[in-house]
Amino acid sequence: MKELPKIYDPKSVESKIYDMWMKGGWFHAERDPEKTPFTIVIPPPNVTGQLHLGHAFDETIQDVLIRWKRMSGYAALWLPGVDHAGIATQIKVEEELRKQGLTRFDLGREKFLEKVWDWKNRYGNRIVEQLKTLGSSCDWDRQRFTMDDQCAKAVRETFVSLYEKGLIYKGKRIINWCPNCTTALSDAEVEYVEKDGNFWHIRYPLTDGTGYLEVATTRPETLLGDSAVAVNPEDPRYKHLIGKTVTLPLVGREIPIVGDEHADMEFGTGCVKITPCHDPNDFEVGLRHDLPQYLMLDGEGKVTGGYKYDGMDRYEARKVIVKDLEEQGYLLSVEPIKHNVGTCYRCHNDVEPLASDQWFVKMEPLAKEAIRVVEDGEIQFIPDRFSKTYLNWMHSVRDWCISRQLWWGHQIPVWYCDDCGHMTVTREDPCECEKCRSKRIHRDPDVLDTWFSSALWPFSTLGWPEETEDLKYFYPTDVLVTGYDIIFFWVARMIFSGMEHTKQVPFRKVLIHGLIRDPQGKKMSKSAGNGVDPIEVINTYGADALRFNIITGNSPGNDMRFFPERCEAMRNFANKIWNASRFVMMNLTIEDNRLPQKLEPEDKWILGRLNSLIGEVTENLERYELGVAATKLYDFIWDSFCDWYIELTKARLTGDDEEAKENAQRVLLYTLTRILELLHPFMPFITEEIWQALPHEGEALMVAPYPTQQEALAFPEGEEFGQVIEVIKAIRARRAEMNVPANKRPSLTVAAEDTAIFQGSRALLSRLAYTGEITVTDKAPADTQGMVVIATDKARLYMALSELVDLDKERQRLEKELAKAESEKARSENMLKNEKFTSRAPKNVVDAEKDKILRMTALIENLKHSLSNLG
RNA sequence: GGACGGUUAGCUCAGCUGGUAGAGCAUUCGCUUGACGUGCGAAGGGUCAGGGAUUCGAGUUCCUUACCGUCCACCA
Repeated sequence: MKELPKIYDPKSVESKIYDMWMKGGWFHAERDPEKTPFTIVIPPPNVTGQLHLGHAFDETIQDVLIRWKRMSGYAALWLPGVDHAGIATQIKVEEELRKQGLTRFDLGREKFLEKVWDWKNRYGNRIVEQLKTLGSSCDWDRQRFTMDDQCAKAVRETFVSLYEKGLIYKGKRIINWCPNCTTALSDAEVEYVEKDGNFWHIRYPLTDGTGYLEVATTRPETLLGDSAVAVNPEDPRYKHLIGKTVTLPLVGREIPIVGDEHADMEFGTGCVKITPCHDPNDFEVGLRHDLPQYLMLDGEGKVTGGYKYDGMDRYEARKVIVKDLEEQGYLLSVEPIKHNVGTCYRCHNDVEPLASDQWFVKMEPLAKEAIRVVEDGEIQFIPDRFSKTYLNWMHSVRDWCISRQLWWGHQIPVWYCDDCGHMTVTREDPCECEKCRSKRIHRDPDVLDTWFSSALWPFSTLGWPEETEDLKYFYPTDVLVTGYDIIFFWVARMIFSGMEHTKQVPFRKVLIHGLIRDPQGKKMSKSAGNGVDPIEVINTYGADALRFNIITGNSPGNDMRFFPERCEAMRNFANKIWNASRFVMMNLTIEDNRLPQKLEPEDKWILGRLNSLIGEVTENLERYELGVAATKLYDFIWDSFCDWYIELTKARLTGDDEEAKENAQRVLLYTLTRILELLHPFMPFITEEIWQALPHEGEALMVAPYPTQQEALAFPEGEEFGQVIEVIKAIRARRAEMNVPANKRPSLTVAAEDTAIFQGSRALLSRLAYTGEITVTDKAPADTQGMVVIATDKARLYMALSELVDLDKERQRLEKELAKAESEKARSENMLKNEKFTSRAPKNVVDAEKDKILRMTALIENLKHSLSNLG
């Protein structure tokens, strides 16, 4: 057996192991009619992106599930890919260009797109390589990109068929416009931020000179686009003015006073300026009263429309207009307020609501089915509370604005006829207008929202719209794993798209996790500079440590703070496993992995516990309680296996009895191997590395079978050995308290009712409790003068340590213990006296209390005996 | 305004279907115990935010209050 280093070095292992897995081809999922498929599609990270801890969280969960299912005999497919990320990517490339003093318009669409593809080819693989460092067992042969031909085909099919069904339409609506990204956004892409602002009260004079209306607004510059002032038709202050007109300050336009419910009598002055082109409510008011629309901002947020303010930036225009209003006596007052301002989720600039011609998906009919499948439980959110989040959103969803004024993305497949104006929408690129046959047609320049293609991801990646073998076998997928922050963006849209296009749910479960935050609980972001690079963490502590840190210590759906120090604890855990394995290997002379015929009590103890562990871990995994499963493994490995079992085998391993030696090796090897298998989904690298070095069957741990419970290895009697452990702990505690050095080995008498287990474990007791000669008896020794007496509930222990006993201290301690035992006994007795308890509580609970009384009674007797012994 | 989450040991967090609270880190004491000091042994530390209800029994279920946080809607 080769000599292993004392300290586990993840760096020298991880890439080597990953290469081995790749060469083995085990990431690839074959369609196998003998197996049950288990499919996860990755939430595709942005091509331009770099791995951050959020990805690490998401990928680790998926990898644990997929590795566990793969080992459990499923045809487990984890389908990877990346997203073209329209705005994000285009912005990056434009930034590059800007450094050369160029804009995308200088290059033109075609040249610009070439540049973006170059960019994609250059950086697109970075994130994929980073995923590999985490250990992700994706089927790289099936890797996809949201802009590849197959996805493009799916997008095209989707658009055309929705259009044909009347579920996609073009219309002039108020949309959210980002003047910085110069594109329309969907409602979901707007983030509302509370900001300080002002409420400017402005005088709008009645045209007939009989007075004025006081209008309050947070956005005075938009008065350029006003086409009315609304008052509530019930408002006694103003209703007589309805039908009259006011003269718009600074502009001089004569605009009507209209009566509309939208004006709230309680709010502000009760008079609302109506700017149909720049406010969604005003837009509706405008339609109801047939008001003209005055667009006063262009795509870059500059004033337009033939005013003296034309060309000014919106913020500058606000300042100048306020100043002008004040100078001309129109400004009545300024009231500071806090209000919510919509910002772009990509660039965080203020979003401008404006009326614009855009493409929309009609949501109502699609939402219906999407609501049903979640309400009926065909799709289940885990934790369940997120289904409420989803349903609330879906119930009130508005039409989805899908056109973007960008170049990078799926171009909208609509051709306009220059002659008759007809729109041709087809699956193949047309060369003429389908209505008038004119060749003079041009394509819509806009592209689709990135999420339009992401929405198809679970099936477009498997070949849809083609009825491919993969689609038939692997679809619907099983679990979708993602953060709660993209339920609306992505999960919701995949659900209605899946239902509409494949008539099936795209996935059966949605496993939602929280966000990873910095140690202060703040969101990690590039701009705040508080991001932690997972690659650095992996370099420092190893991928397994990072994975284990992320999986444990947080409950499903909750955010978690990331402390690098916690990785240190997990790195130590990896090291612990490493050294435990090193110990097993050092002592190994056998070459097969079979249990021995003869099992000692401690063997049954560890094997029985292992067997329960297998059951518990599997159950936790089935319930997606990955953190609980991981914690149980941690405890078993460190505590039961390393701190106890390994120590318990040392006597046999170093002894002369060859058979005992071999038996110990066998149980050690068996248990270690099962541990590695159980732990592999969580810590794939170190477990594989060790497994390869141990006697094994099969090529790799990652494709070895996951352990299952074995009736024959349950060993309920193994728990008896727990008594011995209790005794060792009690002796150690006493020794530590009395500062007995380890080389002091007093003789020990164990008095217990059941002597067999202690009789058989004398060598172990002596070794682990550092005692000398041991006597086991069923009654107290005759002469106990000057002995330290220790009581457990199953045994009384007498140690010859008289010279170390401080009688007073010892009496105090015993009295304290006695008082505690008596109060516990009393408590149990009271419970049992309660007739309601005995009649209503389950039998095992009642029995436990009865048993406790017996134990406490024995303990009390033991303690009293000890006290009297002190004299 | 609506919904949701959190409030448990000094810190960060677990605690599944109700049966007298756990981990990691930190702290204290001891240890060259032939796998591991990235370690071993021992110890201290919590009226599980407050109040009420259900129950034989509540950190765990229900109601309520407070504080922190998140999302959605509205805010002319």
